[in-house]
Amino acid sequence: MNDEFKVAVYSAIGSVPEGFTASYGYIARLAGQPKHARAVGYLLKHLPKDSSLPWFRIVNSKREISFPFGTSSYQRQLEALQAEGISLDNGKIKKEFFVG
DNA sequence: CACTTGACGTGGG
DNA sequence: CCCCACGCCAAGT
Repeated sequence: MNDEFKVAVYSAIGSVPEGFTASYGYIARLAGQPKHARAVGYLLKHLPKDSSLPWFRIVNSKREISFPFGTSSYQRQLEALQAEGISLDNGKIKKEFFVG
């Protein structure tokens, strides 16, 4: 993967408005690489510790947090989302908070 | 090289 | 809605 793509992905993630979520695939599409949803996941996983990107606003296409339920990672993301008013319904982001 | 892994997505049944 | 096979692709081993 090239820097061009990384930058586009970071930019796309930064463009997701507060109070909303977007899918990995949607970010990949915005970055001009529709088939790179997984690469988006890779980049998020390896985000620099100091990054201020809203990583928690990215969920999978089923509108679920992409961490196994019950893990601390899952919990961290859930809390970050709820902190800005995004609520889930049976593990799924309510559609009114989801774009893409 | 050739496998394997993983914060993914989609179409079909 | 659930489950599954398959497609995809960067990194790691």
